[in-house]
Amino acid sequence: MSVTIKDIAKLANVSHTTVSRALNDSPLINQETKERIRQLAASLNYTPNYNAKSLVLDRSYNLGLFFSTLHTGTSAGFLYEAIKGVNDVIKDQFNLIVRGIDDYKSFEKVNRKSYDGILVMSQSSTDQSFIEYVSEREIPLVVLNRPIDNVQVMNLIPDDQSGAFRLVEYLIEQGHRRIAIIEGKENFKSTQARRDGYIEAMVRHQVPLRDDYRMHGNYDLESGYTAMTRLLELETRPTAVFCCNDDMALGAIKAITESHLSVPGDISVVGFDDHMFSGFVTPALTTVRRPIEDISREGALKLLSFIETKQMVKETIFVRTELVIRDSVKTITGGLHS
Amino acid sequence: MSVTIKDIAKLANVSHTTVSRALNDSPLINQETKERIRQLAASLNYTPNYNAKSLVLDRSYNLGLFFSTLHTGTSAGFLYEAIKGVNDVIKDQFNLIVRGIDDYKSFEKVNRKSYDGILVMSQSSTDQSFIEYVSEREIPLVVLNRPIDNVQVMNLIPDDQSGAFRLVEYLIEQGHRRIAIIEGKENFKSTQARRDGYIEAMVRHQVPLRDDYRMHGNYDLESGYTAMTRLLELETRPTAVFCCNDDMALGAIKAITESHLSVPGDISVVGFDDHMFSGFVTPALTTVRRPIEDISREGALKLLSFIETKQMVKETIFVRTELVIRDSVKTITGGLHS
DNA sequence: CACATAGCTGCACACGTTAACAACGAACTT
DNA sequence: AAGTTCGTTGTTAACGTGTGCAGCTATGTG
Repeated sequence: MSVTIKDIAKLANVSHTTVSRALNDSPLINQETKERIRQLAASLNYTPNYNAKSLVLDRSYNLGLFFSTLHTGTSAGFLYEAIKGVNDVIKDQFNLIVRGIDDYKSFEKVNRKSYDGILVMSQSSTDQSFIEYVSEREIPLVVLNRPIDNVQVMNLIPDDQSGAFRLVEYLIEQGHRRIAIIEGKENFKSTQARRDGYIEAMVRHQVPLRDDYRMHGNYDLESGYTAMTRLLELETRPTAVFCCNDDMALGAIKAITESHLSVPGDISVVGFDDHMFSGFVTPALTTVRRPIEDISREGALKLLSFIETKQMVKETIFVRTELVIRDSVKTITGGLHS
Repeated sequence: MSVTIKDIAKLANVSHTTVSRALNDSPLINQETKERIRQLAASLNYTPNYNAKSLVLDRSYNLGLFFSTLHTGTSAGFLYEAIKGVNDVIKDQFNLIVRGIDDYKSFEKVNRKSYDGILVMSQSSTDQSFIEYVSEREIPLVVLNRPIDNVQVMNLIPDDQSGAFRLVEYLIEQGHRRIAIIEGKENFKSTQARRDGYIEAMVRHQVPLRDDYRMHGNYDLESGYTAMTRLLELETRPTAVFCCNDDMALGAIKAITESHLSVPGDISVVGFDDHMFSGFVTPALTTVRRPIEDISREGALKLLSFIETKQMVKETIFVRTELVIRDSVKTITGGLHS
């Protein structure tokens, strides 16, 4: 069927061992025979059987990039940046296998022999068992985006809390004091970190927290819309709303403009994530950039070094988030406070 | 190191063949021994070595999903929908390897032994050589999104032209006659198909085509912005602009509002693709839904059937695009024409 | 001249799995 | 009782590649 090193060996009147060595540039082989065999291989369109290689070398050439889910809750931009970051780093040295953890009934296919290393882009605590599974089997592992408890891993996460803190502080600096929050999906760590940043900023600047200014969302566009609708029904409306991601911010803006109010004229809105489109909506959205692509790239580099050195470093690294100021926040003049 | 069927065989006092058969549910094996061996395997945390399986069974369990590039020109939504569509279909039966064709210096790693089948999400004619390469090696292949010449393949493509036709016809029905177009990246087939649909609609309805209403873009947000800026400088501005994708439509809207004009009050804008966010911008964007997820899902199903039946069907299937009417087009009353 | 050495090549086995074929006892047939 | 069949298990080779060890030849060394 397809041509093997044995076929080449016959034609070149050498043993298959010699062919194998020649193609792998072994110093044992004479330069001329090496060259001769290589040309023969090229002319026969030989490609090695990687399954056989994998079997004997105990390397799969596969890298896994696993998301908590690919069905819902993973935004397009998130997936895109993650894949891009990893893809940029691994060249054509590895195959990149992209799957959702929830696609697997059993993890049988996930093992040392099938993966040289694994990146988990963790979005939810539901994938804890997967992370433990991989960790137990001593597959080189890097967990991105979500802090992991209990199990020691290399952990790269965005500093959501300080990002949210800076964002809300910025609102306060612009004179806002009635600041509402629309939160993300409940069991996501990111939800908690962003809420904590919000609370931290409010407390630090002695701005009162109000229960009716705290809304639940689930990171979907629609949930931002409905939460905002409820906020608009309040007697004393907030002057600014911190939406825990940009998608919900868009939903909120939609709700506000449908009520014949304007952003930021009547109500200021800020988001989180800095989606690609966020600079191009009207008004351009003030938000926090979450460096998913950076995290993925760094994570991939770490993983490659684990694989190469056969040694795992296990630490938690926070990657700085960044305030992106655009046009969706109004500066309130004549405030009473400092 | 890791446990193999031979280890299990020793412990169970049978030959490794029996173990292999038991785990593969061969009818040759006695029910009781089968059960006994399975429990033993489970208790030892046995997972098969897929490299060895692949070698002897001549199946890799790998499916490839290749994009023209992952670096630029591929939108996040596009990547997302494509992966989602394929991922939904293949369950945990296969690994899904996602790469950009331009990531490879040589295609050595792409061969029959490493891939049971390949989906190419083709966005540019630059990947023609890749498609030919795969086709020559008789790897089960499905090409999505872009029509392929010269080489016979299974080809699933959105009917961009009829979508653009319907969209522009809709503009004309709303009373528009000064309709500009901002085109996509030049060597992309989609650019041509959408332009053809535009021209077809204009001609069919006897609306004059004007050279100064034809702008070049490259599918990026920025290019929509700059192209629109130029359109606004014209003496007789268009009343409607057909942007060849939603990203450019956003850029165009940005340019319009910055000139203190309104959409759709002063100028109507339509896009193409129906990105997830397009319904949530202000005004909500009238556009054409390109069923990338459907195409991917269908393509994956076709591919699986090729693999199963070991028989390739080669035909071109157009997948219907769909007009999505929202709020970015103004109805012009008192037009002179029918 | 015997012997060590360097440079190159081949033999034989290993990796973990599947499968064609043989083998064996029990039950059934004639 | 001998032959046949069935159900179950084992023997052995195969998939394509890499590698430890042995072997060969030519060259250099004492």
